[in-house]
Amino acid sequence: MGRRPTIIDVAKLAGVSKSTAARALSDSPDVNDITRDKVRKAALASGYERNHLAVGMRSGRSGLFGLVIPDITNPFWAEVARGAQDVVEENGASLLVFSSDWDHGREANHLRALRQARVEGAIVNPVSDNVDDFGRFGLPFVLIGSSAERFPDTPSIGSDIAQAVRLGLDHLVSLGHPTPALILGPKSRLARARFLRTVHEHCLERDIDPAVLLTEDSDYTFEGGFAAMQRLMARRPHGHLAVFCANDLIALGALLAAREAGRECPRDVSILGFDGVPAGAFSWPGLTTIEKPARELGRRAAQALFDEIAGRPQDGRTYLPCRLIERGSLADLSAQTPLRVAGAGRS
Amino acid sequence: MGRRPTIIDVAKLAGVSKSTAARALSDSPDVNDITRDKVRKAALASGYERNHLAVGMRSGRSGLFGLVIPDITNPFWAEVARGAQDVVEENGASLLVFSSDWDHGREANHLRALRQARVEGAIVNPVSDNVDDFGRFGLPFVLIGSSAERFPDTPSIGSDIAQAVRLGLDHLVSLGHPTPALILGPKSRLARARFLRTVHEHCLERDIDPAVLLTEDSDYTFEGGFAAMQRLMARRPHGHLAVFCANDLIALGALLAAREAGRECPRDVSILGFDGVPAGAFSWPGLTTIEKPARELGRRAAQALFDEIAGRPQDGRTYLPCRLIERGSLADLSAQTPLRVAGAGRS
DNA sequence: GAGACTTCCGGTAACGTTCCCAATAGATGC
DNA sequence: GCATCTATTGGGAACGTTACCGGAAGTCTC
Repeated sequence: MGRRPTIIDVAKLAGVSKSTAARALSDSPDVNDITRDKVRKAALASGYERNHLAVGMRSGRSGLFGLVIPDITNPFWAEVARGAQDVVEENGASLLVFSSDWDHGREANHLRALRQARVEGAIVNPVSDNVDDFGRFGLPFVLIGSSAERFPDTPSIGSDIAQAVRLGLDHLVSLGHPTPALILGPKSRLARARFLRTVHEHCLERDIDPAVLLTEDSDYTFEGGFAAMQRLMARRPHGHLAVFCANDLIALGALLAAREAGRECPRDVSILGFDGVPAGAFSWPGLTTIEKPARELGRRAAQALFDEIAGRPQDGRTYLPCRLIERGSLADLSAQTPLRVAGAGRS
Repeated sequence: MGRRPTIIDVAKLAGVSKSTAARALSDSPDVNDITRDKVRKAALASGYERNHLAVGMRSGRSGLFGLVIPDITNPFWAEVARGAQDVVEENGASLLVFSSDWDHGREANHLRALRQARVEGAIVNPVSDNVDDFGRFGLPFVLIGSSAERFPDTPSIGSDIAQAVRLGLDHLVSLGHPTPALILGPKSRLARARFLRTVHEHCLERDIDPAVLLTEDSDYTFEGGFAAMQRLMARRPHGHLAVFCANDLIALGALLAAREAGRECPRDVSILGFDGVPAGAFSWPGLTTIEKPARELGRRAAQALFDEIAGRPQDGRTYLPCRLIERGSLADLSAQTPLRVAGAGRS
């Protein structure tokens, strides 16, 4: 039982030198087919399995890659992880996964662990604003998520927030909600600014004064959305209230606040989310939302990383388009509005 | 920029031999404090970081651990992964995460990758019924989840389904639903048998004929729950219908089916879930459910793995208790039933 | 048939670390 | 002052693999 067989054991069993055995097992062309067969059989018979640690030491390629995300428990990041995992697996490598919990210290520790494990590259959603942490990272890496904007010099993948917001706004307009209320994320987040900028562009194009849009701040939580929606309803107690929420958790909280206030969705209230979390499919009514391509984000990040390592040309920043998922949380008021002649909405 | 500094560079910079440098950096007591300081400073100055591949090669301890779960995208498994991750991190090691997608082939590949990476141990939710795969695994490992029952000889961690079902049943009884209908999982799954067995024990203790309990089969999906609930309502068109579902997705589907049939929850229908998925908190009404301690499951599995490796005594199979989460999907009928004198339920 | 070329193989040196053994210097014991 | 002990250090070997170099055949060229 004792020791695991090494390539020397295989070589002995096959009656060749270890160089030949290594060549045979790594599909080098410089080996006779008969010999190769012999070695393969010997490897199989002895239960030999290549020691990746040794391979990594000698060749400098560990077959290991790293992923550092805020929280694997968050469904969005789980999808990202899954996408990255799949691509890494397709390339015959393995993925080291870390959760940073938005904590600088943990992030720094993870990056160090990654370096010490001699990963070939890493995908990181940076918590740190500190560009130096990454400048000194000393490894090929790809940034993922909107916070990557802070690092203009490194390849990064994110979702196209401008396109997404535009998609949501256009959809709202088509349903007769040209001036939806907004529940935004915290002022500290970059995504908020990008969201607002796109809304303003939209207003400009449609000759709408941005000031008419009711706006509430919130954090990205269910409770935050609940409270923000209550404030919104207090400011606009009558008439149909359409709300574009900065994420799905906020939207779900807003949905509950409306219901508890006796305002039924989508009859009295229209709510549009942003993210595409699974829970949105199980709410009542189902949450209409804009889905970020989370898994594809992970895949593309991993592919970009492999490209970078292989020395293939890089795109710099890539933004992936988002997709509208229609469920039941938006009312179709287009038939009643003078903006459009006719509406063909399903109820 | 070129090469990363090795311990030899550090040793040269500090003016000592590489043995001494290694000793100083690994906190060996056999080194002078002044020397240690010198080496530490040199390490810092040169930006030295220990090469874990080399450490692993020489010492046999790679600092790597493996986790093979069906799908990181599933919130339950994401929580498990997080728990395992945290414990592994606390021990200064790193975690390789794989999703098997309930596929034997992928599982086998992952196990091989784990061996080749020379992980020190692994946590696995086995897809394979094939005990041999694990007998031959040749590494310390811990099984996780209910399917681990198939492998009586290896340490495993799971949730205590019997306790959980009993908890749910007792709660239902206390609210005046002594004979709930059941929506079960597929016949092929072991968890189903365990669920049913506990229900039968419960009936026996309370002099209830198990045959009076309406029972429907389903898969573990939202759609499956939806269809099963429709069949249930067809069989019991009048009166309050209480349903104990084998998982939360089924319960969420049942909730929707009830609503679409015009039966309001919890007024006309009571639904109890099982799992504790996040989406249950956002449904309407909030889903009362039995929560599996997913993160703790992951933590305990990792701890058991470390114990096993350290040669500490192992418990064999461990079952963690589940917890009832009361939200709004259960009616309190206890005041109306002759079984109890008074009920103090909140509406 | 001599040289050049191809095909295949073996030996040896790394990769960066830790572990073991020996060596030095100073301290201690009598 | 000699032997012994302790504290500290240095020098190699080893872990399992791959890369490089050289050599032994056999094949081809003219």
